[in-house]
Amino acid sequence: MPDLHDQESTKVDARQMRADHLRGARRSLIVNAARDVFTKEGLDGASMRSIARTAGCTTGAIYPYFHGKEELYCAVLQEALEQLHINVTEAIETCLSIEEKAQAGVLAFFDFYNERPDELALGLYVFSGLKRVGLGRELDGVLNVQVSGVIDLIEGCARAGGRSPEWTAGAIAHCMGLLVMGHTGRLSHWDYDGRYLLEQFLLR
Amino acid sequence: MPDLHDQESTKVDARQMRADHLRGARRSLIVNAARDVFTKEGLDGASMRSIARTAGCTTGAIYPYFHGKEELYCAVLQEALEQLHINVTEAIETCLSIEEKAQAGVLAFFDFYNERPDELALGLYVFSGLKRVGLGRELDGVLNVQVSGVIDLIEGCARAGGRSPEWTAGAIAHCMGLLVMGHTGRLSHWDYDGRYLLEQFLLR
Amino acid sequence: MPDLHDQESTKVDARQMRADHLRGARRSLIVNAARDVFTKEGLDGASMRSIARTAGCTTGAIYPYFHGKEELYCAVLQEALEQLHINVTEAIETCLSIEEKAQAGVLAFFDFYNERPDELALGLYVFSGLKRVGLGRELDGVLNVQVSGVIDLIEGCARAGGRSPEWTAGAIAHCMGLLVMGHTGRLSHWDYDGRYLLEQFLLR
Amino acid sequence: MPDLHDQESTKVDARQMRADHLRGARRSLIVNAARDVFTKEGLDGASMRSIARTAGCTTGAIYPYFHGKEELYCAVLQEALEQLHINVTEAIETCLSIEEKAQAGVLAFFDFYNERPDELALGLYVFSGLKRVGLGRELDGVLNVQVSGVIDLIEGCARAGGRSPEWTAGAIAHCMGLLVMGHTGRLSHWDYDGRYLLEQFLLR
DNA sequence: GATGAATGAGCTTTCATTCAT
DNA sequence: TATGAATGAAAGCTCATTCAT
Repeated sequence: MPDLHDQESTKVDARQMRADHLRGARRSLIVNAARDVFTKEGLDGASMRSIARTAGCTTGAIYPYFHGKEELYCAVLQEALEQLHINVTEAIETCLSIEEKAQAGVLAFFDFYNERPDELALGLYVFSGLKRVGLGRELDGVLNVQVSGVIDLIEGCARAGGRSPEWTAGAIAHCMGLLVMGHTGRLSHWDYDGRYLLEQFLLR
Repeated sequence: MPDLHDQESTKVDARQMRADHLRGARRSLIVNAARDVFTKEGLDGASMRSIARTAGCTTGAIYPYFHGKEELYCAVLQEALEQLHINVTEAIETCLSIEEKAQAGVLAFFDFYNERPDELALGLYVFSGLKRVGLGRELDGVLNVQVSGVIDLIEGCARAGGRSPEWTAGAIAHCMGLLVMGHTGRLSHWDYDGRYLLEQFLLR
Repeated sequence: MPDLHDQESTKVDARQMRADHLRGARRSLIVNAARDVFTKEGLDGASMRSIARTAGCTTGAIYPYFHGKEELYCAVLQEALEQLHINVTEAIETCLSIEEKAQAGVLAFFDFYNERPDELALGLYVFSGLKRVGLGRELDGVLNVQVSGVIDLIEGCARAGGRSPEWTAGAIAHCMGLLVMGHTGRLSHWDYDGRYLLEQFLLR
Repeated sequence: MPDLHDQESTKVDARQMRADHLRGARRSLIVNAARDVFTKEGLDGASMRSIARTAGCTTGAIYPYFHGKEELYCAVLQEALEQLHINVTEAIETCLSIEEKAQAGVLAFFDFYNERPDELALGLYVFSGLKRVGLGRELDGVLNVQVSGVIDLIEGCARAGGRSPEWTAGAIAHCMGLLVMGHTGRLSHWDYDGRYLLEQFLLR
């Protein structure tokens, strides 16, 4: 039988939960708006104003959720990397042959960015321009851990499947190169698309 | 026997040549300064002011040579691509075995950017962010032609050496992927460096 | 014999007292935090956010106690002036010689601010910058009354001790001047400190 | 007989002079506007926008002349201190009696600020709030030198007139105290005005 | 009474570019 | 051509205050 205290704390918890949920929803709204603007305008091109406008709020309303533009950008990347992690994990788990798990992971990696060219561009800022932007060490570290996590996942499968570490490095590099070239139209001069070439490489 | 008219035109030509030379020198000064600033600060981070300061002139003095920041940026990239073209050509010509000319070209491509990590970053803006930057179609076209030129060079050798087009695509993609990963520290987790991995790939 | 009504009202009074006490405590907490922040950051430099953070509450929690930043600032000054009044009164009452009570009061005035350089700076905003701050006439009046109270106290002693009104004016001015100069390092060029100079002046 | 080179350099000099003059005039315009706004709104209250509006230009047009708000504020104070220096010097030179030169200087000091209550308020920011504002050490040093210059001037006369250093300290403190009290209405409770009280003090 | 997200205006400063000189 | 002041818009961010919860 619940006493007064329990009733009270239950009420508080419920209220807290609702508040947390609302906060999460608002946060999501902003992150989504930010992704749209960042992918359309780039990191420097995107302005807090336009992000706010897209999110349907004022600039000031962003700051309770993110301390600044950088952190917001970081959140966008993190979300994408989380999805990437999920996709790669799923692909690996779905693949029954231990020998082919690594390949499946690489293909999932490729598919993820191939289907989201904008996310690739977003990620390339990290790959090429981060230091210039001055993303603090802290945020940079967070992202690094996530990227490494995905790579480690694949490498683990490769090792289990009897592949050498350099195979993994080469496979991911190949994958990355095809993505970059595909994204920038350099592949259109040949007849085969990126995924076909990647499969050929992995069959080697 | 030179008549008066000829003498006159000779004098004019000489003056013109001197003027052209001066103009070229000034232009070069600005492009070099721009490269330094662009590589240090990134495309958006670089300001015309700082480029001018680095070049030892005032902001206004840049505009007679370049219509704006974009064109200046384009000139920097063009110069780099010209050098890349030269390096690849040299490597191909130096290589005596017809079968290995293509590989030599790819390695030269790799070496060029591996030794100039900043130029790679600069180029990646083109690869990933062009539209965002708002580089006009015209300037974009100019750069495309130059990039294609280098790729065609390698592909020609590959075909002559009995390689399939998809070999070329894969080789360049692999090269590009290794560069990107090397530049962003993703390769440091393995023991082998980018060039070694590329050589392994080409020996396949 | 207490009737029901009395019992009731007693209970209400007790509850009311407790509430009042709590309210006073909260208020004090905020004023103290405000003084710390105001003295450290200045009037404009201090933000309601940082005051709230220092007080251990949120911005909104300040407003039930103070209608705004100005009123909070005013409360800080008032508290300081109350302490000043107490110190001066004590000094006057402690001094046995009627002729020297005024001097004792002036010295207490000096000591108060000399030991609290930050409070002097705080007060100088009032002395010099009130209108700029936009402190309403009402708040300004409250502070004026308090400042005048202290001065009247001293002047009363001076008159009782046979001093002319202009003596009082001069003494307080001298005291004030020494404080300002001491606080801003102008006195450090001479060998004597502010208090010594004030004593010399009062011995005149 | 002037040769071509001389003619040329003369022309250049003339143009340069005109440009310098124009620059000085524009600068003056901005400083004057800044003084107006600073005295009316205070250091924090004044915005670059309002200063620019008062000066009849855009915000950006201020920055070629001053690197920021602080430097502009510093320029305003410097100008005032220069005028103060001139006034004090004149008063000292005009006074024929060596014994009374110091007093003349102090009176000139008083008159300067008594006639310009706003400049006093401006100066008091320096006296009380500078550190909070974060005026760099460099700018602070410049102002300090100028203030010290005026004080040294008076002290030199005092010594020449047989006054002790502590006399100078006391005189300036008295002067300062009367100014502050007069400016804030504390003197209006007595019948005598600040200058009269200062004269009384100096006759002592 | 307390919370903290939201507002909307405000801030200083920087920018690419233009143009009179 | 070169200068560098001027423009006008825009940037990221902070502010005191309000108000639904």
